[in-house]
Amino acid sequence: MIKESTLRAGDEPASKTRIHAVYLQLRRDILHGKLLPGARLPVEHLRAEYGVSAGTVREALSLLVADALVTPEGQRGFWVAQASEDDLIDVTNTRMQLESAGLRQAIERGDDAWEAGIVAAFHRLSLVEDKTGRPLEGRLDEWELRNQDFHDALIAACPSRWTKRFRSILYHQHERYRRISLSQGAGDRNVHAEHEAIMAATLKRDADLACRLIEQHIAATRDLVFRVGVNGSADLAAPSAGAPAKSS
Amino acid sequence: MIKESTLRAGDEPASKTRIHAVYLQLRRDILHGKLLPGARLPVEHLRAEYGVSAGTVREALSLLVADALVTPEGQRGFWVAQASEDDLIDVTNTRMQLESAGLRQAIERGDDAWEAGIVAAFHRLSLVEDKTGRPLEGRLDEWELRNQDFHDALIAACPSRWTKRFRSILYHQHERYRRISLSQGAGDRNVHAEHEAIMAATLKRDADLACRLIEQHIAATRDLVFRVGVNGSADLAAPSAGAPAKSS
DNA sequence: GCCAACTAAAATATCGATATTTTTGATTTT
DNA sequence: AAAATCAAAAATATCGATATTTTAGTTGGC
Repeated sequence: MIKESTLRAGDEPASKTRIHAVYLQLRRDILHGKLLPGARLPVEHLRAEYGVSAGTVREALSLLVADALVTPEGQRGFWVAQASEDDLIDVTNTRMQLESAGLRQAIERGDDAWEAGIVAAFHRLSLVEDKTGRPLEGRLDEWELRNQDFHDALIAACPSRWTKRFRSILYHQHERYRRISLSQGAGDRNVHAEHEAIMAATLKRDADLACRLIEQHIAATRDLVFRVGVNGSADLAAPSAGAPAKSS
Repeated sequence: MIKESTLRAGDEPASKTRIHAVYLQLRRDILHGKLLPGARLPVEHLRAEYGVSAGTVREALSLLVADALVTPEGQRGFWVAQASEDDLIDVTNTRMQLESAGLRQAIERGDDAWEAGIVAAFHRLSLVEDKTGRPLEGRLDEWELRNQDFHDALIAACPSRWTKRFRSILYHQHERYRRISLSQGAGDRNVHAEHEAIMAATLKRDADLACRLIEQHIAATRDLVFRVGVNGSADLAAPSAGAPAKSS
């Protein structure tokens, strides 16, 4: 339910329009796994739940197509984008490539303010995690936001808006899988140390090392998800509900 | 004006829905430069022009956001995405990276059918261009479609859907710039020979050479656009019409 | 001349009704 | 038992009216 106050909550207006508010809410619900991969998104139900008209829901869903979080099909409606082991491999490999490219470009061009941004983001992240980088109890959402801030800060000095755009899409795709691994334990992995090593290499302007470390960091998440999801990809998706084929 | 027959024209239904038909029409108009970069897209005018309701137009525009061809702004409407020299550089560099990655993966995995697809696409393309690769008179649109088929065929065997998705977005972004260079002459460039060399290296499974050639091919288009657009980027965009800042 | 305030016109965003399509379940045919 | 057909229910897509916001132009004060 989108309350009127939601539109004006916080330090700044959350959304100028109801469409944008519904978009943000749906986006959050998908990224957090409340709406499972492959799940149908019945406009009629969402209309009732959010208290807006069908057209408003449709438009919000259409905007989520750009984030690759929703797939539309004419006359049949909308679905949460699918997730699968194959997709995780692809997301991982492609993200490794783009993060790496972005980080390399940032290292070439970054100035002191950029470095300060990284240090600050790392510090904020450290405050909501234990020494191994596990999110503190009840602060997973906060950790996720600060994790994103940290990764955004690493490539903030990259001049390529396209690289950053695609990378961001994949970062969030990865988030859908990452939450599975975080909620089930990170094994013996020390995410905090990984972040710190990436930061150190970056500040030292060692592009090759930094890129190798970020790639390993990303690959490790994939490996962890595979380990906890090894029972099969049933854990990754909603029971099939007339789900369309994967979009091209 | 979307005619009823448009929805059922050709060998297959063009669109199941009016939204999709408007989406395709708008997409074509933007890619062809009929709707200039930075131009406002007034819903009220488009509604009248296409003979559909405002909500239908809005939804079609929202779907174009995914293609990075339209930028929305709450309460202010929609705009054709901006174009600029900086953007062309970014599109080019990022596309070079993704095409190259896609081609390399395709070369690793492609089978005989993939090779046949490339040869066939090259052949079809050759039939609508002169010996230097200039489109034949009055067949620019056809050439563009077959050019796309050729480039799609090159990476058809790439397993990474994400690479192909992002690459496709950039291919079309590049198209907006490419039409400028084609309509103003390709100088002494031999696009046909470039395609042929790329194909030869690809069929020979020489990934390093093929990737270097495709990157040069893409860079050459950028250089050409710069040459013909050297009067400044006024040629690239509509007069500013309350255009929003470039989207992040 | 510049800026703030105000108003009317223009445009955007949203609604709920309804036309259209798909899905579901029952029945009939093979 | 499986496949085809049909009708009703459910859902999607679209419309046009209207509430809301922005834009453009005018006026007045400094």
